[in-house]
Amino acid sequence: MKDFRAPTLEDVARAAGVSRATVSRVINGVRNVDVDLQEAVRRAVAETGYAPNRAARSLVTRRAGSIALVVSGAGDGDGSWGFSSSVFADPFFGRVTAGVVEFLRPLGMYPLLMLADTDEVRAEVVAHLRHGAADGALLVSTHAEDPLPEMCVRADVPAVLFARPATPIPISYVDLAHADGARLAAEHLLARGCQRLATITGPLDVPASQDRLAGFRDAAARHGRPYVPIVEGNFQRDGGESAMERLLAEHPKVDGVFAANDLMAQGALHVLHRHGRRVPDEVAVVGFDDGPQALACQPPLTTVRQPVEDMAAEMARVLLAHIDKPGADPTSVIFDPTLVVRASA
Amino acid sequence: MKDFRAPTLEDVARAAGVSRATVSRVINGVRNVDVDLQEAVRRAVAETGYAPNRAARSLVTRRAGSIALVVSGAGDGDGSWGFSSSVFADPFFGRVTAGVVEFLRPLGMYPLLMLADTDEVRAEVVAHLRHGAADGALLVSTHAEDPLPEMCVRADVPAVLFARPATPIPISYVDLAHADGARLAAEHLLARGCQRLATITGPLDVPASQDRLAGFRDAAARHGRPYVPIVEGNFQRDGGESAMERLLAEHPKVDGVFAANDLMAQGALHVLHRHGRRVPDEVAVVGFDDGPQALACQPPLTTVRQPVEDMAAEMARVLLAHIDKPGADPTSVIFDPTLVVRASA
DNA sequence: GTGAAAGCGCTAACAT
DNA sequence: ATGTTAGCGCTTTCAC
Repeated sequence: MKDFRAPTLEDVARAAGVSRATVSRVINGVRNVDVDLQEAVRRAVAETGYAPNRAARSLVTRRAGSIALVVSGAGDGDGSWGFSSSVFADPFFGRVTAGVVEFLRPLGMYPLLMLADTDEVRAEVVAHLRHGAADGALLVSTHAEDPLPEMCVRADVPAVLFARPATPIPISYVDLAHADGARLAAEHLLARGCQRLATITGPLDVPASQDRLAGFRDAAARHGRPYVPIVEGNFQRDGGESAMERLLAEHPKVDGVFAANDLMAQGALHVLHRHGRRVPDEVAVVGFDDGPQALACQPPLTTVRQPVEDMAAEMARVLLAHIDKPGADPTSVIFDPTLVVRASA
Repeated sequence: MKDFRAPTLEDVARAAGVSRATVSRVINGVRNVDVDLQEAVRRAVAETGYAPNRAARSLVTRRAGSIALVVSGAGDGDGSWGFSSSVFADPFFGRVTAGVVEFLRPLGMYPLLMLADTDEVRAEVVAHLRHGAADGALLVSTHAEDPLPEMCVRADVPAVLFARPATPIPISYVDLAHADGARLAAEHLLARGCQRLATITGPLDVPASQDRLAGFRDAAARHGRPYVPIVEGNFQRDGGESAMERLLAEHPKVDGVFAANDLMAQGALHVLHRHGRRVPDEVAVVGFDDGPQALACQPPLTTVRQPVEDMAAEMARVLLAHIDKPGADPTSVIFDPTLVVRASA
């Protein structure tokens, strides 16, 4: 049992022969402290093994010193573990988490994980946030019309979104140049000689889906293809499968497919395989995201890479800046996608 | 700007016409308080919109009021986002997270997410824990010889493991009756008429892998099959693929395969498909876990269900109990697996 | 540049 | 059963 009281500022002060105030100044990096004393304090800190008491600090600074990573979306209402399991098992969310955790680590911070899957829970989450459970929130929505961002704005809770909100609100976000990514995909397909392009889109109420579709169409049009068949998917594997089935039925001669994410591309690949179409020879397929599944595809998926981890880290950076400077205006940071060529196209 | 100071105990006390102490008692559910006063206090709390200040409470109780969910394992050392992304994208870890988050939610708690992928970071994590970043930790290891559990024990940090540690140490854990699960798989395969069984195991330095293998062999032996070919896998899809290739090469007449997790089963299914073996008619396949991939398999995977979310929730329950009663002895809780029959066997 | 002292909001003795 | 009071460890004016 280590019932030995942890060293406090007072202990360090005594060991260094100065006052609490001076130790506090040194620890918090306030200038106006004699260099010799700084050194003495540092030594005393090392000797005593002092570590600041977060609660005491929070009490006076009125800051929790931590941030929340909250996933917001609509549960599928099946009452079981369905939604939460699938969202946390989503590789996309896993990459966001990884980016946040690794960015925070050097700062000695750890994110609080929150799940807001119903309106009731969302209200609770915002209340907890307002009452200081964390100093701000990183918001990842699974659906287009998520009310949480707006709730945060209204509650004056610092927040940063992953992806531009469907409805404009004054909030910071980090996003990808989706249209550019889709252009990359189209140009690659065209460059390898595909004549009949088609695309499986994401849910069209999501801005990212719209942008990817627009970019793809735009690039196709520039290359003399004014018409591109589209089928709307759901960003899930099964949606990719049914979309590909429809595409094959309605446009049997398609030879180049752009799926708006890797999961749907994987589903499309399955279907193509079942139909005996050789990939990439008969039909070339390009995905989007470059998540872990891209390598699990058969053949390995050519895809548009979205630097999710870096984007997540940037979200955290922006959030910390906002917490640091409460008045500041919302910012947006847009990342550039890159094409990762593998075997499927 | 809401610069209005949040209501404090003092405010509530004044509104209710009692003292701070009484309000505190009511809020913390201490008996010995007159029922009428309790009611008055509750009304005052509602009126004022009071919410306890966590920092102030932590300062005096010396409790953070939160717990950590830490993933520990060895990074793959490629210096990039590799390890953290893949571990957080692992559906298994996603299910654990979901179970923990949902269990904690009604308690108004949110887990702190930590990643400990090197010895240096593990030391930091334990230090933070010891200094009160959280009151205890839920440990999920990705490898057999993870030093973190022992470090927690030594640092006197309350902790609960997912899965029995490879080396016995005095720590609580939650686990599955792996052998029973493997028996379920073997018996199902046998019952459907399979004559030549084989198994793809997990890494054999992991207790769970050993137990599943033992259970499978045991059940086979009971049914007159003293010899079962085994190939060691790595719990990843690619490991399942190469294992299946070897099995097919060395035991071409195999007609019933038990893969020690769903990911490897998925890989095995791929290989079987490539070799033109019909599943389940020519070769039946049973997996383990019943994770989200089980349904993504072709055909849908018959598998042994591990109630990961419930197990994770139980971990949290046990941890909170330990935090509540610091002296208590370690506990273990073992869950029972069930067989989920789908199309692959 | 440095120290003394006043709290931050809460819980838990201790009185009553 | 309820109120009074003494801190918990820290930051931050305010004097010097």
